[in-house]
Amino acid sequence: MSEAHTRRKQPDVVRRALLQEAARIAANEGLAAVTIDSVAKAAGVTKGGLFHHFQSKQALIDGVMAEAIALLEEDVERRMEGDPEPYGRFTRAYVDCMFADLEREDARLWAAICASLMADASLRKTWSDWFTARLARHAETDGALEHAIARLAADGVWHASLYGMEAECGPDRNALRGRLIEMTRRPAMSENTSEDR
Amino acid sequence: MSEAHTRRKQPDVVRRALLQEAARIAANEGLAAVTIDSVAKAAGVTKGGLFHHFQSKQALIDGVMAEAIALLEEDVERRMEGDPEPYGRFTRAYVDCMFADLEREDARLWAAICASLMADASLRKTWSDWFTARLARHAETDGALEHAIARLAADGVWHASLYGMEAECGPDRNALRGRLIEMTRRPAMSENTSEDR
DNA sequence: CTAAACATACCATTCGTCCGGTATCTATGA
DNA sequence: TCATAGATACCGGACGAATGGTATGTTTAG
Repeated sequence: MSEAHTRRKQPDVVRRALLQEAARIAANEGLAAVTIDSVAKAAGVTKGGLFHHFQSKQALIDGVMAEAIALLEEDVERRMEGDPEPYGRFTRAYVDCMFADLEREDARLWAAICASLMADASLRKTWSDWFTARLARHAETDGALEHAIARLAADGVWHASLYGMEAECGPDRNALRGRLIEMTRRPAMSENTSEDR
Repeated sequence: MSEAHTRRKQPDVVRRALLQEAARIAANEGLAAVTIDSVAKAAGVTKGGLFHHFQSKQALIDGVMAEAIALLEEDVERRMEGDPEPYGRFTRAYVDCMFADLEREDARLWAAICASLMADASLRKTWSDWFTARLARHAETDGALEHAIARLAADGVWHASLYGMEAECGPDRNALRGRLIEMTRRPAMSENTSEDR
């Protein structure tokens, strides 16, 4: 198996392939199937090649995590820019991202991240730190109880789809999404927080 | 280490200890730390003792899963019996269970379940089947969109606490819980829920 | 005594990591 | 322009530690 040895060298391509394959394997075959060998083979290199790009397996996992967070950050940022209403802007962007992931292919990536989060305590802190910082930054516009509920429900939808439980999302997912977005808007009149439509 | 060897034999006690320690280790040190040796040692027996009670590691995990589902089932059932209002009864019981788990010690058990769910596809189906059946049974009383949101948000809270993100639950968890329970009640007037099936 | 409830020793496999070696790329200088 | 020297990219096997599982011995309960 000396194909990759004699071919044109493409370090960044290989590196991306390693991250991608690690995520794909974790999502499809479980976290236990993510081994140095399997990831390297899937990416078309050998163990030595993998260890050239990542010092250890943990560094590889961290890399997957970092890439996933960067993608989410970018996605949230883009959606927030296109939203003229400041109130609940972050929550709307977050909810949209969660629902968008469900249909996107890179949901696989986040499934892998989630599995890793469960297994590794250090990764939990990385994620927790990112989210807490984000939340603190938008505390003034997204600090209402309805915002928390909308975000949490979006998390719930996303987790449910991870477990393969589409039914939990209720009869109509689009209606659910619309309802959550609606919850992020400022109450129309009076301080009555109970909803009406 | 021949403590368990010379002590009075208590098979059911040992069996329960094995399940409990497996769950505790998964929750505290990650799923990867759940090994035959570590679980057996934590339970005060050796591998031979463990394999006497469980044919394989998978059987042990399945046992943890079965016990957890049985406990949840019982908990939900008890809460539903004490609820006079049929509308949204299941959702209220479910939400209460999720929040109760956070303060309870056996939340550890469910953290382990969740980690296993991520890693094992066959366990995902077990859980999905249970929940889908439950949901179908109470479709008439708990089929509204608000019910789905309340359940999903409760799931989100629970997952967030798993990740060590208490902040995501908003400023006041009790207020959040009260708000979700409130969502399960029938709307005060104009029964237009825009949703029925 | 018999079977259940454990302990102990052992095996085959797998995994993460390391490392010497080889091939390719790139900068440099004449 | 072209040789060359270092740096980078990658190969492929060795090795120890750990793991799931087995086979067998030993103690306890009824």
